[in-house]
Amino acid sequence: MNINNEKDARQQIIITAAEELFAHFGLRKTTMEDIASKSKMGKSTLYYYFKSKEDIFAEVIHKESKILQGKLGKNIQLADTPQAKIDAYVYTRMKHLKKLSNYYLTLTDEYLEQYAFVEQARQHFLEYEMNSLISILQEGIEDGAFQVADVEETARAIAIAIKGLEYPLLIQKEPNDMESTITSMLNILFKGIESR
Amino acid sequence: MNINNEKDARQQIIITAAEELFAHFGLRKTTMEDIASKSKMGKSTLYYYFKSKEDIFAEVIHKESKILQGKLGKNIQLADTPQAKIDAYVYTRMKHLKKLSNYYLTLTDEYLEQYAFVEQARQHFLEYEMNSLISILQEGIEDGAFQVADVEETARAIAIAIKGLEYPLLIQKEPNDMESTITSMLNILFKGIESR
DNA sequence: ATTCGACTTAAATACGAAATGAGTCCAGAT
DNA sequence: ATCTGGACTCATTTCGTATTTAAGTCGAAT
Repeated sequence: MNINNEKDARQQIIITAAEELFAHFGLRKTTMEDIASKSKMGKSTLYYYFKSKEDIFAEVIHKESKILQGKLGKNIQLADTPQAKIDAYVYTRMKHLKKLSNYYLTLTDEYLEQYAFVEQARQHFLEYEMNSLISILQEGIEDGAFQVADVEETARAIAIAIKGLEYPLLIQKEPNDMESTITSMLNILFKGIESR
Repeated sequence: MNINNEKDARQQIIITAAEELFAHFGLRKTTMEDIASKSKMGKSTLYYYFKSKEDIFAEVIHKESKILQGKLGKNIQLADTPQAKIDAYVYTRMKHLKKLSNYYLTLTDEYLEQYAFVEQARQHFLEYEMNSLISILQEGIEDGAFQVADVEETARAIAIAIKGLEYPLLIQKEPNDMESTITSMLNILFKGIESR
């Protein structure tokens, strides 16, 4: 395991170097040479640890994604009611999004990179999101806190609304407050707008 | 007025020709020559009626936008409860969207055209959307049908959720049903997910 | 007032030459 | 055997320049 740790450590050095470079200069403008010199290795050494540049990029995305999922999981756990869990989920996601968007949301700096693995990462995250929401909803239903006709469709509806929140975050230059809009959306989600 | 009608008619011919060409080939691949020959006029004649190619494009977008607004207005009027009006609004918008997106939603065929007037048209439509939603909400509140803390924020929340619905419509190739997701979202909007 | 052919000019395209950078190979170090 | 990196290949990108295209103007004709 010692040898393997050593290998892992070197991989991490590479990924960390790549991460910073990608964040600064984007995928295209970052060369393997750059990553190598920042990692203090020869370029070919990178190819001992990773198959390709895309492979490194994929790892960076994967790592970022896991970090967000970690944060989300943690904050969901800390919240004690199903409502608070949803609040936590949405707020955590929104706060982290700007950073994550640097990597796998097409529109920010490198536009429309149609990499298959970016699409795949997005898909994976969507699955994670759906599962998280479904869990929370189900817990809420068992609690008696929520009343939902179709859990899956409801989760999808929430996911889509969150997606709508992403949009202004990505195109707007000034980071609009959003705060009150999110509050408003969550309020609708829980209470609806019909009189009762 | 006769003269003016004649002028309007010729403008309409040009706009219609341009519309079809833009829809087929996009803004960049459509030349003024193309528009002229489709309109059976000389190219310079176009400049008698319009200031520039962008100007024609702006008119096309404007016209499309007005058509959608007309449809929306009509269908809102036909619906008799506030709930039905919101239903009508959302469904009408979604049905029409694919077509409209050809013109002013960046992602479809000509990517990321950062034309100022496209952004402006979007902004105008958003204003229209907000006003429509605010009206419906206000009517619903007066009716006693709706109970809403902040009308404006609520309208914005709904607009954002609708924006989220657009996303899969634009990137997904197969026109997913969406039907049940929309139903689900509207259900949440009205009833919320909390037990009552 | 309206139309169009002829023209100008800026931008897009085409293309070959030069440079860059992803990925390979192999010899040598640990 | 596990690693490392210098030297290489070759596909892609960049660059400089010649050529074409197409937006927009002008002035004469109707």
